[in-house]
Amino acid sequence: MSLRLHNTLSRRLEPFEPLDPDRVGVYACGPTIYGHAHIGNFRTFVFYDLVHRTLEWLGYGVHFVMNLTDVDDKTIAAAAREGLNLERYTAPFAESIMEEADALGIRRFDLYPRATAYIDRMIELVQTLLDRGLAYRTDDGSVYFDISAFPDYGALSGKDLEQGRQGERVAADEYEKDDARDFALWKASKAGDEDVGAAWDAPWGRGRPGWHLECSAMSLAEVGETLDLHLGGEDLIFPHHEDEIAQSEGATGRPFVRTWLHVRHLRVEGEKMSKSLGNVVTVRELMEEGISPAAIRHQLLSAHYRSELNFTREGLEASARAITRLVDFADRLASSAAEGPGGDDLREAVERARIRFREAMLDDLNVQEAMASLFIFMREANPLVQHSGSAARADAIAFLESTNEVLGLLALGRESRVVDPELEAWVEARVRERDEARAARDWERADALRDELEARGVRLEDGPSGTRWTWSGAGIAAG
RNA sequence: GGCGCCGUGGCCAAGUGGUAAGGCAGAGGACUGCAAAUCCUCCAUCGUCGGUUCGAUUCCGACCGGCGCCUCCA
Repeated sequence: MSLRLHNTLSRRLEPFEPLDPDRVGVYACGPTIYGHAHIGNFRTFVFYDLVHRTLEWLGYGVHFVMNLTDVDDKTIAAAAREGLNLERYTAPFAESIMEEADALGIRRFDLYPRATAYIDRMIELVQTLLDRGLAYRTDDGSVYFDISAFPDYGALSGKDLEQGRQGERVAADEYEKDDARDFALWKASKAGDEDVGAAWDAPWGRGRPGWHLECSAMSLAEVGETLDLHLGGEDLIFPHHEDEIAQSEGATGRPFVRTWLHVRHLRVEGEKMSKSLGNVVTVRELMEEGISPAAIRHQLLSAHYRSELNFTREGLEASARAITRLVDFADRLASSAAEGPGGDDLREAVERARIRFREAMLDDLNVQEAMASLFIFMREANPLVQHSGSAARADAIAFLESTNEVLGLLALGRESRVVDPELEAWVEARVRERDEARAARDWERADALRDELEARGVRLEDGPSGTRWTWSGAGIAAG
């Protein structure tokens, strides 16, 4: 069984067959770095991460590129407002996004090209399109793509060309586009552009690239003429990706993308997230509140990527507890020293879970089903841990680590538990004190110590081999 | 108006033409000095109304409700 993915272009599940399994070319539309990324952006990035991890987990060699858009209307306007040039204005946001991505366990991609570093390639691309008669210049020095010269336009989004046709050529107005749907490849310089350093010389005049052009140029330069996968948020299907197809295929004459994957937007507490509703949530804020990155990641993975996801506080708590259970289980496996005869049962449970987990991931990245297999496994395995041998437990641990390669939740959950050594030493001392009290059957003293520890967020477990302690998973805080 | 998506237990969320995974929460029980953790049991007939079918939550239709895109929002 091989990986099947839902291709936006065909609107169906297709077997994934990369051109070169040793170098799967992936291009993901990254953020425009004009402000702090919000939780919706990160749903998308976590999805990119999931694709990246899954491909590698399946043994493919992957070349994964995510761009950063640093020149467009929004970055220019914001930079102008701050009186900074583009570079100075955007750099901190790129940094902050990378920090948050790291915190959420998003593994680094191979390359993060910025649009402004590819202006030459963009100019070449525009020239090619002009030479091929697919684009035209206007008197102000702008260049537009001529939709009427690209018959396939609309295939990705399912738009009916004629339906949306909004205006015939207005011959009298030479500054206007020929057709309302033609889009800018190159925008002639305006005064504000120059101020922030967003203007470059081109054969047809000084200006700056159109937004859609950036992705075509960067993917062409860094991945190739034909991408195995192109990823993005659902809002980009039209017109952004439609325009990318037109430009790229117009210029190269080759298929641009084999498989398109689009992530659905999320909602916050049941509502669309928007500035006007004032419900824009950023990862930075959540983390400042002490919410564990593992819980955030878990929630961002809690719905299939093609379904709407409702991001809620209540959901974060549920996620935090689920993570606690996972990490506890892994701890228990690792710390057990039992050498019982129950290893075969554990091995069988591992095998069932492995198969189910893999099948789920192969089925269009069905993370929910995959996680279900993981939790079913934990339920089956928990009673077996104390009756198994170390070899069987090692097998179980290997399975958990393998799921972590894909989901990234176990490692992140463990990270959330790291605390400062001093506090840890204090806890250890209290636990020992309590053990002594318990040995002396001084329950009052033991319970008082437990209460004190619990107040600090420490959870105790008295087991046959002594007392384990962990940071409480009751709250959503990292501890 | 055009194109498209969704409506599954208290919350979140998979899934299937033959009476519905998983997480969180809840109830009862086992274990425990008491707890915690863990395990066991219980808790839904899948928006409404029709149709197809031996049988539909799953296919078709209508309706109700929610949502997305239609030029730059992941």
